Amino acid sequence: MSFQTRRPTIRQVASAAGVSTQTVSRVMNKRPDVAAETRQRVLDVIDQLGYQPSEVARSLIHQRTYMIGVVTAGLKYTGPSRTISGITQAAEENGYALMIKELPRFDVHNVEPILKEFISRHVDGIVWAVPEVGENRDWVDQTPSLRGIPTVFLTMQPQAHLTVVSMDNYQGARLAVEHLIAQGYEHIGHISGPLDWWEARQRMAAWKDALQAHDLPAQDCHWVEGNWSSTSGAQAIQTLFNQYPQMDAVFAANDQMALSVLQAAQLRKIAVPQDLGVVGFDNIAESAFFSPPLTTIQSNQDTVGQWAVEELVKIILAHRQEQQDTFAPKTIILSPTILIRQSSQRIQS
Amino acid sequence: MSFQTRRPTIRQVASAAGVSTQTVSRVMNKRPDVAAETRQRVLDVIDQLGYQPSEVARSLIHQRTYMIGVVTAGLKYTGPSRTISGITQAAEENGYALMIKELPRFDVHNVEPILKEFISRHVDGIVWAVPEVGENRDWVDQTPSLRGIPTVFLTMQPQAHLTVVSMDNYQGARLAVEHLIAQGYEHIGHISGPLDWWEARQRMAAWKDALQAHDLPAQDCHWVEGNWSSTSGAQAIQTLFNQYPQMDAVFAANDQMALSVLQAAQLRKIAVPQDLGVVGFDNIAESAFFSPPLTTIQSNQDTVGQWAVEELVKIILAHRQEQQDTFAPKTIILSPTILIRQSSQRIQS
DNA sequence: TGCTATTCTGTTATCGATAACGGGAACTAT
DNA sequence: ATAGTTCCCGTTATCGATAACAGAATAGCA
Repeated sequence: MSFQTRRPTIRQVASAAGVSTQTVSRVMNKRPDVAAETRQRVLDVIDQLGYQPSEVARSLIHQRTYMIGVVTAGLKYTGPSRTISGITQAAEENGYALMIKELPRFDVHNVEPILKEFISRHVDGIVWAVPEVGENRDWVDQTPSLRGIPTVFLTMQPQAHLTVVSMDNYQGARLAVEHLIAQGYEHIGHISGPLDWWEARQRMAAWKDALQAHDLPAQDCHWVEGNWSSTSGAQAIQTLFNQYPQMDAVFAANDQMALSVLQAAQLRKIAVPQDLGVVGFDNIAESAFFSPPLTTIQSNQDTVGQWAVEELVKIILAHRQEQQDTFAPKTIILSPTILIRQSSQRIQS
Repeated sequence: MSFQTRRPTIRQVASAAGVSTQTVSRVMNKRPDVAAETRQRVLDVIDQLGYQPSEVARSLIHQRTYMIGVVTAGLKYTGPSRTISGITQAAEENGYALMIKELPRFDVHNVEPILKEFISRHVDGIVWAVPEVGENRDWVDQTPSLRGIPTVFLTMQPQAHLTVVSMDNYQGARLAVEHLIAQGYEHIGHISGPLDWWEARQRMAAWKDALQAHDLPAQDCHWVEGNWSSTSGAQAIQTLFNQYPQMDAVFAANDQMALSVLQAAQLRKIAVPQDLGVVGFDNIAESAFFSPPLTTIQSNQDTVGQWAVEELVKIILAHRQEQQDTFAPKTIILSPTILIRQSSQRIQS
C-alpha cells in the first residue's frame, strides 16, 4: 500500500483495451451501441485495472455534482445531530453526497463565506439546517449570492418565497399543555427556551394560548426564560417555585430543563406527578429513564431532515428541466406527538 | 432570484476585462507578474460579475480537492456526533471541506461502495470515525482499494501499520474503578457495553484488572453485559442486584446505563452514594443533573476528532511531497479525566 | 451490382481552470 | 549598436470525462 500508482484514467483503459476513450465511456454508461465483444474486452480491462471514473471530471462536464451542501450548528446537541442523521439517510437513498459545514454558533450573520464555498464547489442544492435564532435569517433577503441554487430551510418562520421544512413547535407545545390540563392541573408554569429562538417563542405562545383557552392563569410571573441547558433549568425552577407558589405543574421547553425540574422536586420532596406534573419536549433518549419517566413531545428531528432532502431533490430535478414554475416554494410542517409517561399522569386511565 | 444567469467563468471575466484567461488566473492567484493597472481592471470586473473560480475545475487540474471524506455511524448518539463536531472544527481551521457518510449500522463489513465513492470523488484523505465493532475492521487488510489515500482511523485497537487516534478507554475505566475503591467500596459490579465493541472490552478489562490489583472480587457473576442503552442498563442492574447481593457499587460503561442504575436504586430505596456508589462513562450533558449527580469519565470525543484531522492533514501534506517515510503510521491515545460528583462520594473530602 | 440503412467506433470540441512556454516591449550592459 | 534582462501578457496543452459529429464496416434491398 505504500507504493501507489496514480489511479487509472479512461485513457489508460482505452489504450489497454485497444479502443478509444469514447468507447470506454460508452461502456461505463451502459449505452447499447457497443458490440458485445468489445464491451466485454473493455469490461475486463476495467476490472483488471480497477478503473473508477472520476466524479470530478464528470461534474465538470455535466455541470452537476450530485452533492448537497448542508449547514448546521451545535452538532453536539441531540436535535441538530438527529436532523443530520435523517439528512444522511435520505441523501444516500437519493444518490447524493453531502458536504457539511458546522457554524461555530447558532446566531451567525455573515454567511457569505459559506455560500461562496458552496457555489465554488458547485453543490446541486443546499439544506440550511440551522434553526432560526435572532437575526440569523436576515441575510436571506439581502444576499443574491445563492445564484438560484435550490435551497431548503429548516426550522424557521415560514416565508412565502422560501421552501421551509419544520416541525410544528406550536402544535407540540399545545399538546403538552392540553395534556396537563386534562390531567387536572390548574397552575401550570413554563420554562421557556431562549426567546431569540423561533422555536422557543412558538412553544411559549402555545403554552399561553392553551391556558387562556381554558381560562387558566398565564401571567408573566408564571414563566421563566431558560437557555435549553439543565443548568438554566435548575435556576429557572427555583425562581418559579418562589414566584408561583400555587404552581402544580411545569411545562419545560425541552427535556434537559425538565430534568432539572425533576431533580429540584426530588430535593424539595415534592411528589411527581401527584403534587407536580412535569412535561418536557424533544424526547431525548434518556428521558424514559428519568425519575419518574418524563412525559414529553416526540419531535422526530430526523424526519425533518429526511423531508428536507426529499423536497430538495425534487426541486433540483425540476430546476434542471427548467420547470421552476411547477415547483413553487412550499412549507412543510410535520406534526409531533405526545409521549405520556409517569411524570404527568395523575389520573389513572 | 428566479431568473438566473449561469455563473460567470474565467473566460467571461477575461473578455470583459480585455485580457487573456491566464491573466485572470494570475490575478486570482495573487501572482506578482501582472501590471498594477491590469490587475485592478481585472479585479473590478471580478467584483462586478461576482466571479468565483470553480473549485471543481481547480480540483481537476491540481489533482487535489481539499476535501476530506468522513465515515461515521450512529450520529444520533452523543459520542459520534461530538466526534463529528470536533472534525468539522478542525477541518474548517485547516481549510478542508468535509464529505460525510453515515453507515446504517456500526457493524458494516462491505465498505467497498463507500471507498469507491471517496476515490471517485477524489478526496484528499479519509477519517474512519466508526468505532471498532465485531469484524468491521477486517476489510482494512483485505482491501487494496484505498490506493494510498491517507487515512486515519478512530477508536480501534492500535495496529502498527495504521494511523489510529483514540481515547484511552482502559485508562478511563481504571480511573473510575480506582476511584470507587478509594472511596471504600469493596463489592464493585460492572455493567459493560456490548462486548463485540472494542471500547466495551477495554473498559471491562480495566474494571477486572483494577479489582484484582486490590484483591477485590471480580467474578463472572459480578458483571452483566448491556448494549449501551438505558433499557439494557435497567435489565442489567436487576440481574446484578439478584446475583450479587453484597454489591455496594456499580461501574457502568456509559452514562445512559448508569442512569438506569440510579433509577433502580431509587425505586428500591437504596441510598446513593451511601449504600451504592455509581460511576458512569462519557459525561453526557445531562449526567450532572441526574439524582444524584453522576460521577463519570470525561472522554473528550471532540478532541479525538480534532486530533484525527490535524494528523490527517499532516499526512496529506507529507504525501504530496513524497515524504511518506517521514510520516510513519502513528498511534495517538488521548487521556480521559474523571469528574467526581455526588453519586460516588461516600467520603467527604 | 449498386445504393441506402444500420451498427459500431473514432475524432474533435468542450466543461473551467492552470502549467509551461513563448514572445514582444522596454531597459541595461558591453 | 547589438545582445542580454526584466517585465508583462498571450497561446497551447492539459486535467478526465462526455456530447456531437463523422466515418468505416456490414447488412439489406432493389
